[in-house]
Amino acid sequence: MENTREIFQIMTRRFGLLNKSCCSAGGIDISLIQSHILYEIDHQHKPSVQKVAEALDTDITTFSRQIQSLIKMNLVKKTPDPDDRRVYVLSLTTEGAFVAASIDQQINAYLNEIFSQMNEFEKDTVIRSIKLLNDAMAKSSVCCTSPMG
Amino acid sequence: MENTREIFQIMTRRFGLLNKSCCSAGGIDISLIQSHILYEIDHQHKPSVQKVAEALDTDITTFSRQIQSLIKMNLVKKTPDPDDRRVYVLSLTTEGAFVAASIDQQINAYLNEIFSQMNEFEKDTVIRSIKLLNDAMAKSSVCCTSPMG
DNA sequence: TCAAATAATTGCAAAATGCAAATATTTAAG
DNA sequence: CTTAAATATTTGCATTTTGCAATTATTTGA
Repeated sequence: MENTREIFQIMTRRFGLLNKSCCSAGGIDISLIQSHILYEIDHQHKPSVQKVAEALDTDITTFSRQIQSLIKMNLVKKTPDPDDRRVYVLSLTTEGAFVAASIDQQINAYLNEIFSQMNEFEKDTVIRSIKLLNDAMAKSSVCCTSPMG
Repeated sequence: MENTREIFQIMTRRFGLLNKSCCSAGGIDISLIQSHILYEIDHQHKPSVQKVAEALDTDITTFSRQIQSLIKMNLVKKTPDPDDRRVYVLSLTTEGAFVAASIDQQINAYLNEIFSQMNEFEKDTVIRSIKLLNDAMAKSSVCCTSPMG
């Protein structure tokens, strides 16, 4: 258990680099944070501004401005919620969905390349392990439980 | 393979949150980036300013200033390299080493809590899987190979 | 011996951050 | 009902962070 953190540190940093480098799609440059926002909007069901900000653990005022940029870039749409007019619902524009899909594709291509170095059994084991880990983290009381399914 | 990215995204974001929340030690508040810098200095052998900046994929000028803050906080020391006087070698002060160890401990405590939900076999499998993953990523040509062992 | 290369720092202007306050709307209590 | 408290989002503003271009100091190689 001594160097457990170390292997996690290496892993998460590599994925961080991956995300960092994977932020250009169709001539549009996207910051790392913007990429995360697009991903999150894409994966939540009609999320409010607050929901996405929480999921990404970002200050709501900062997030509000980040959304403004994405709207200016025509990647995100903000629609008033008819049930509660304080709330704005976020969604991707056609262009935003395209960019998100493109980034997704780039990252999956990288993951596929990584997994191509393993046999089927190893690959299954690794994927099952990560799911196990995610479940365990979701149950943990110490940290980081609240957002994300 | 469809949702492979998704499980990685969840995992890395959870660890990101963990790091974010684990950045206070002995009354000293540390930013996420500062925590990564301390970790990296601690794990490299007499690294130069440039080496650490590269490992963390940070712009060298930004990094130079981050080091300046850490020196002001008395967590990092900068020593001229006798072999090449353009170079400065970074190391942790006693206090910096203490802070780094404390953060390490907090993160390991969290990891232990997570693993306590698994049996020995699962735990071994998960750890072996992550090592496998790290090796595969290190070999990959697509992305993110250069820094880090 | 001197021009090119390298390591690190600084100037500066642009971008990101987050607290406090403002706005708009909803909820709940009397 | 009416109105005060609560909630969702946005803006004002001051601070911090960022990164390109230029600078300094040193080393390397022709």
